[in-house]
Amino acid sequence: MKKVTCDLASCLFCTSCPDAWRDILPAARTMRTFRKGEEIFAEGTPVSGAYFVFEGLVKIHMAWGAQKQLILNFAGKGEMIGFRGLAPDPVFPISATALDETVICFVERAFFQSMLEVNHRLTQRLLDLYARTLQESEKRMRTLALMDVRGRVSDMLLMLERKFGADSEGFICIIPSRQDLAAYAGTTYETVFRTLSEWEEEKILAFQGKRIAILDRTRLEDYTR
Amino acid sequence: MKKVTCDLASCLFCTSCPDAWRDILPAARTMRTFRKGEEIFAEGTPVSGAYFVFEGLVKIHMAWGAQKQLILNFAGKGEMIGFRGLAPDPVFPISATALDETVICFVERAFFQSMLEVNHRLTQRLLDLYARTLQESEKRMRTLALMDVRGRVSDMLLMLERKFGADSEGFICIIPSRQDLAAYAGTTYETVFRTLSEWEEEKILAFQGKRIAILDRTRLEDYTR
DNA sequence: CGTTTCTTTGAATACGGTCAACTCAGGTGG
DNA sequence: CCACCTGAGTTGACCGTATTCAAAGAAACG
Repeated sequence: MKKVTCDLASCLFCTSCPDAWRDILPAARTMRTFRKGEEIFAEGTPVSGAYFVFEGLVKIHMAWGAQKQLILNFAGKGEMIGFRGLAPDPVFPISATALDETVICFVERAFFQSMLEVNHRLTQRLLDLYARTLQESEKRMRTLALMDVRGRVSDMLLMLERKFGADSEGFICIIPSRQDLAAYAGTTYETVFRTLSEWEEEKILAFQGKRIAILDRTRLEDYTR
Repeated sequence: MKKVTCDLASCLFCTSCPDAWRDILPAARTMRTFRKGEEIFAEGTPVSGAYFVFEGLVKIHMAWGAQKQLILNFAGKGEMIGFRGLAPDPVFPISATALDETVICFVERAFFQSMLEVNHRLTQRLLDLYARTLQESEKRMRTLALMDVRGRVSDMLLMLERKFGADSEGFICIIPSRQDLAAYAGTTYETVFRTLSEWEEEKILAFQGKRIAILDRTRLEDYTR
């Protein structure tokens, strides 16, 4: 991992990140660019530290068996990943993979831990982050367990729009591959495809290449109820 | 809620609980007994504080629509519940319901928060608790999203045994109602029933009234792979 | 230009949810 | 004591949804 000094003044990430992260970012002297599809860290390996997405898009995922995987979340610019590994057991329960050309800031585990012991504001921040992530995780558990495919896909599209925003024409700014969409919704490639084209016919969605726009939010939300 | 002084010396809970909780328990002067089926707190209501299970069994659950519910977890003696409500948004994302005669210790939200600001050990503890809970939650997300019914039911039985233990004959110490088992495994009453009786025929499980013993752990674990 | 990878569609299949009925135990009231 | 009711446990049959398999078409890539 290439070492560079993270200059706070010109640090795009730092201007968009929560205040408390700034306390530790001067220590993030290691950063690296990951190519599309490259793995940032892998489930089952020892936790090296915390990672911040400086630029790009990352998927957080778990494997099951040889073929199946579930994407837990997508993380974009300004988000901290790898904090799940800060639990007592220092083994990553999840993997992170770059979906685009992605720049990652890295903070050593030991440094982060010692920082937590002296910087109370940081600890509080992390506590909030955990609490929020846990709430989202449990809400999603309900979605995956109880809703049918339409509900899950609908939920995913609304999440993507909420999280990454849409351009002036309503197209969601970031659309992962269909394969990844399926892995997020807990279904198969073909089923996602069928669901999306059905909604295109019903004028609920519009397409432009791979990009998706939500035309009728109300009918989409109906599937999640 | 009836006020009683929580005498630490005679507090069963305190002898079995993590050290750090002791710091706040002297403040838990309110405790109450809940009858079987009684709701401790409800999803969507303002967060009043943190709750500790002193004695009994509690389910943590979320509703979806009118009929469907998912049980996120079961909590027994010594466990803290309601900590999910300590997030920035002070509204419970989940409900808690007593499954047995249950005694609950209660700590005010404001007190708990101010305690977090001065007691670093407590904060660290809570951080660990969150990290662990999040890991479990995400593992369960994968289970619910990717495994078939057998995998989910199997996973549930193994969890119950791990969490609540088994008696000398191998019968799991706590078995919730079949209805609740179904709500935990994300399936229906009938399907849980069929799965369990199938496994009884195959000598993987044994029954004694409502109680269940795992006879062949290996074959059960095979369903989760 | 051939090869690979992704997209699109059709058809077969299986899993699991829904509905209905039947049993059985326990409680209630005549 | 019996008739009735209720609710949980048990089982069978049916059917819809979503997965799986297969194959053809389109696009990307060396």
